[in-house]
Amino acid sequence: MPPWLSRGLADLFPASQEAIGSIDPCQSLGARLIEAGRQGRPLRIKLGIDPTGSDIHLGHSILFRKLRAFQDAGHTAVLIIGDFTARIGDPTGKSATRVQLSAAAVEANAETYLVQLGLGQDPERALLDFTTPGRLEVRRNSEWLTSLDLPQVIELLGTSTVGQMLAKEDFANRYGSGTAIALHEFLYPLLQGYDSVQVQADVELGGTDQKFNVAMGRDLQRHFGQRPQFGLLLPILPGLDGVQKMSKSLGNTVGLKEAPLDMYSKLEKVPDNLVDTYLTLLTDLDLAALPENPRERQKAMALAITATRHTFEEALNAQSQAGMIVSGGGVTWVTGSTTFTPGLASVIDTVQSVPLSSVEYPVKAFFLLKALGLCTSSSEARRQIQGGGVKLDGEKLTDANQEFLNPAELQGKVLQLGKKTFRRFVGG
RNA sequence: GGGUCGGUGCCCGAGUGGUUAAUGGGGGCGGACUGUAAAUCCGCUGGCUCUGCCUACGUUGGUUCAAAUCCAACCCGGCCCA
Repeated sequence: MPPWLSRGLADLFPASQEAIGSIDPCQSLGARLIEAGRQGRPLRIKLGIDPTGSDIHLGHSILFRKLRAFQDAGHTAVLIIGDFTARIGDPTGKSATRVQLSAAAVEANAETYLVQLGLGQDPERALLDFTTPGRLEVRRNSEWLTSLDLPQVIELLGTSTVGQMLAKEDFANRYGSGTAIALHEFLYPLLQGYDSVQVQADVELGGTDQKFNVAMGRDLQRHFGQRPQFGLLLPILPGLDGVQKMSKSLGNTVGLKEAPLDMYSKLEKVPDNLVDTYLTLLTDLDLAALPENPRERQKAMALAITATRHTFEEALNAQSQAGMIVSGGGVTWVTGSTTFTPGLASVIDTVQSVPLSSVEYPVKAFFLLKALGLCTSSSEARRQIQGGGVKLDGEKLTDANQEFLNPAELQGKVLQLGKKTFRRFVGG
């Protein structure tokens, strides 16, 4: 199995001992790859996404990276937008029934997902290759799920049993702990599996928590007379806290479109025991070639990952600036645009910019934090300032009611919240 | 449908008539410290352009000078029985 395929794999099935060397394309993924090559037919690699949020983060990106690797090897990525199933809500990993989303909200999310994945961008910089012909198929599962009639639904339901459903860990836990399971939630794995039938997937990618659903796809493909897909599972990326999975609702994410400095600052604080995991799953670097020293290795990781989403120069700048920040009191924010040295001016580019015109003047300090979205409420913003966590150009703000009378007072300055969040004010 | 128990702030969980956004824990955020982090210590942890004003203990109504706490109906959930 080639390295691009095996890197970071958590699970591959079927892959029994005897199947490893098997030449049966139903038992061995390697054999199916060879078969595909011989027939000149690209494999169809399915990856389903639930457009339930609006931001893609590094945790999602490990699946897309693997999908991209398949694309680069000449196969077809079949990206399924679960616009229909998102409205049921995937019960996986949930301890309660998920709220159902409106069709309009789902569609809006789907659009932003595609853009974040690289729609309309140069494949060199994008996560997925949207441009090379035959490498990508984007499908929405409403395409076939909306028109299912009751007899078809009953047929689907008939392929599985309550016992099988309760074998799924999430359902078992909820059932065992007396948490409600709505009947329609049982439909979710069946519908996801039916997607595999519709797109005739050879391989389905997913996180390890998707094993049940991917296996369901195999069952259904068999039921409908197709060759079952392979399940290729990747680890769930632990979040910045090092404990729980990376998830927006837990606030331990790094978003794909975050500014270099934010991204780097977050990544270099990842717990030591996670550094190699991040390197394996989010970069192509050879781990053996990296420094042994934990701090150096951590910085190399943060640099490399930042460089996958930005240019290498931007990542380097972020690194040097992050160094200045943590190295203590002498934070060398440059005050006022006229005193920039050429080197520092480029460094400051790594901070996310916000237009001065986004607020009305005069503006009080706490309101500014809220208006910029750095704090979720004005009360929280007050607390942050009172707690000494807010700096402007390296100078601690002490009065939440401090007023800024006009944009000129803020022009070019950098607002800092805590150690990881920065915003630079720009004109216009 | 019947019986029964229960619904408190991000989560868990105290609180059974009375100054108070409501004990405690977890988590989170900020500060100090450190190789960043972790550990430890300290602070914060409903909202509001906030010297004050608003919402809050499933919902609605009621009793009372006063309710998360009492009453009623309703909604939702667990378990047992059908």
